Amino acid sequence: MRQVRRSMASIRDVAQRAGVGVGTVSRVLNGNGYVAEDTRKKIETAISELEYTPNELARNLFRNKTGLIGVLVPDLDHPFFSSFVRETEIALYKKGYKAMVCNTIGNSSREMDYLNMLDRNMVDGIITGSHTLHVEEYLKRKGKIVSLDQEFGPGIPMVGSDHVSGGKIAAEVMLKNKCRKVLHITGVAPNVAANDRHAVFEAVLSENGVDVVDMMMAWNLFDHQSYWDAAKEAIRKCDGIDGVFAADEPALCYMHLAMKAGRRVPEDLKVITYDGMDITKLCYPEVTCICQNIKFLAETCADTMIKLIEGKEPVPQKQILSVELRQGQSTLPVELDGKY
Amino acid sequence: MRQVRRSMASIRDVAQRAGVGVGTVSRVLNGNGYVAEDTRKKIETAISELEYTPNELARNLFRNKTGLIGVLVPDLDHPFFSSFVRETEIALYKKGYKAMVCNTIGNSSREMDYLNMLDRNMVDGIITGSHTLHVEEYLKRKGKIVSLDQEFGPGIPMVGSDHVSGGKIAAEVMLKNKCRKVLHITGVAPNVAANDRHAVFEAVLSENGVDVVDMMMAWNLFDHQSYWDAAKEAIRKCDGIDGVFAADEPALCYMHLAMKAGRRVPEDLKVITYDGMDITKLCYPEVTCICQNIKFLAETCADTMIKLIEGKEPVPQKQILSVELRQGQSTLPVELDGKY
DNA sequence: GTGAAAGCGCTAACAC
DNA sequence: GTGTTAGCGCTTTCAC
Repeated sequence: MRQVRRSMASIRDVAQRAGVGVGTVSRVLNGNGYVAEDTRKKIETAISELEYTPNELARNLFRNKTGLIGVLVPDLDHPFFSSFVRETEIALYKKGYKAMVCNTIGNSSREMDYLNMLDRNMVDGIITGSHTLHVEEYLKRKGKIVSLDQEFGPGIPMVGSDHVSGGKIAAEVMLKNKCRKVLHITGVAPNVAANDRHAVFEAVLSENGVDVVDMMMAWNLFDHQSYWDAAKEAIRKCDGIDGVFAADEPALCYMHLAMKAGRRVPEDLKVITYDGMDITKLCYPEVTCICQNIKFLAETCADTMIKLIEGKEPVPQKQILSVELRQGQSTLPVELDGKY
Repeated sequence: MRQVRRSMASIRDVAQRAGVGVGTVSRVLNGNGYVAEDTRKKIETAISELEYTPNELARNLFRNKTGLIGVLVPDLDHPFFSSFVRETEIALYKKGYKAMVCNTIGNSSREMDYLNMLDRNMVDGIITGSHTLHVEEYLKRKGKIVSLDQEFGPGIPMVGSDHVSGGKIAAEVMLKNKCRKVLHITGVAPNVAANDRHAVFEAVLSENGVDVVDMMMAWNLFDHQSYWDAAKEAIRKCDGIDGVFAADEPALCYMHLAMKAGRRVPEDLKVITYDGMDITKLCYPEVTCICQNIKFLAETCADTMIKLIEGKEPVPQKQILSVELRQGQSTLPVELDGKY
């Protein structure tokens, strides 16, 4: 029995043991070119005897490619983003790529650091759902970048949801539910297209004589206290609210506090949330929400990235996916007719 | 203006432009050895003129190290694991490592594929919170592996929570809440130490004359229907339940359905969940739970991995972190005395 | 069919 | 102090 196994077997060891040249070993490894049947056998034996596994690092260097995609999100503690990363990893995996994940947590030096991996050839591309850095920082990169829900400008394809429809649908549901004074919690994240829903939502309601109370919310990434703070402040400051529209978490905080204060949902208060993550189904009553198709968003981002890398097909600059209303018990059932 | 920029500048280009040797460039890059001030200046100028960035792949090959740690979890759609990955990424980042994430989603070929990255030198180590493969598959690897909440055997350090205490505390709360017939939903995941809570929980309650109804639940990773199915079945099959103990999601499903059926929490039904993710605070009423210290678990896993890699300090085979009771409004407030 | 050799971009040892 | 050189482990011409 051998005493010490010198680190790990290399292709040279295999070649030596099989009594062939490294080139031949490489050929059987990659299934390229011709190699005689019994030469192949010998090599395969040597490979299994040595428990040889090719060193991916060396391959990477040669190919100048790692098969790794960086996925930047503000925070995995946010269900939307953890779900996005999940689906992205799955979609990338199908195409033979792996996902390197980064919580940017509002920290631009982290973001920069991950972005730099592009230049250093550590990742073949970056899918970003977060940016606190200057747009130029992204635009000046030579690497492949795909953006989720944020417009960077030409050269960086973006994939997003149709938030304008989202805002419109939410407003329509509020109207059909005869709400008169609606709380609208905004400011979930900077720079994202998701914010587009806000203006339409307010416009449609205002046009129809509904009072909209606007509430800006800080987005603290380390705990979710800001959700509670916003909800508390809203409860304290305004009465007569008969409808709320906000992202999942702040909306649920508000609903929680309102119920605690004895208000009934949906009788006294209608609630519509944006995103519709799992949490909106577990709560009682189940909440009505505007849902983004996260799986499809992720797949589209992944596919777009692959196209960018392969460079065969051209990729669209902008891909907008539709959103969907899921009615729960926090509003009365309505039929949409897109009237508003 | 140049027409075509030949791929990317290499260290040789920098050396040439600065009129020095590559070794010297490498020295200023890494801050090793002596280099005269004006040589350094020239090199730095060349670097910035060429917008040179070192190719990490080449470095990796030389060092035989990528600075990447694979993190395997069953599914990022589970809040416990998305939170774990979040904290792990943050902890690893602090030590100069990045996280490659993998949803194993019960698919052993995926798991194997990621595990193989160890042998192929694509990752420096693997932290795993998931295994469907045979234990031997892990034990036979030469690479660094740290396990979350699962015992593989000697050589693979594990980090977990004190689930026995967790089960005990939950039982004590049930007793102090005077529950007489408790529903216990089990079977959240295979192979994990977390299951240790089940036996103690039942033992303590039985010893004290409390009826425990056991309910095994399937764990389907692609949707969360199994939670609802289990909850529905429990509602249908047994009445007189005045307490529930289960993981966050199934417990909340049950609570949701019970409330829908007109039962009041905590008056008619006490609920205690295991894990205590955000969702348990957003629901109304806020739920009482046994919380694992995910951040600490993640940091411990990351630190253990780093120690393994650096090979200086020995690492403990088993590290068990304590759990904590967080009382919400789904049970009556109690004081623990560890009497049971 | 197969071996030898060059080279991917970098680091480190070794001369000068 | 600095240039030269020999690898890291692999792939891929290019002869034979």
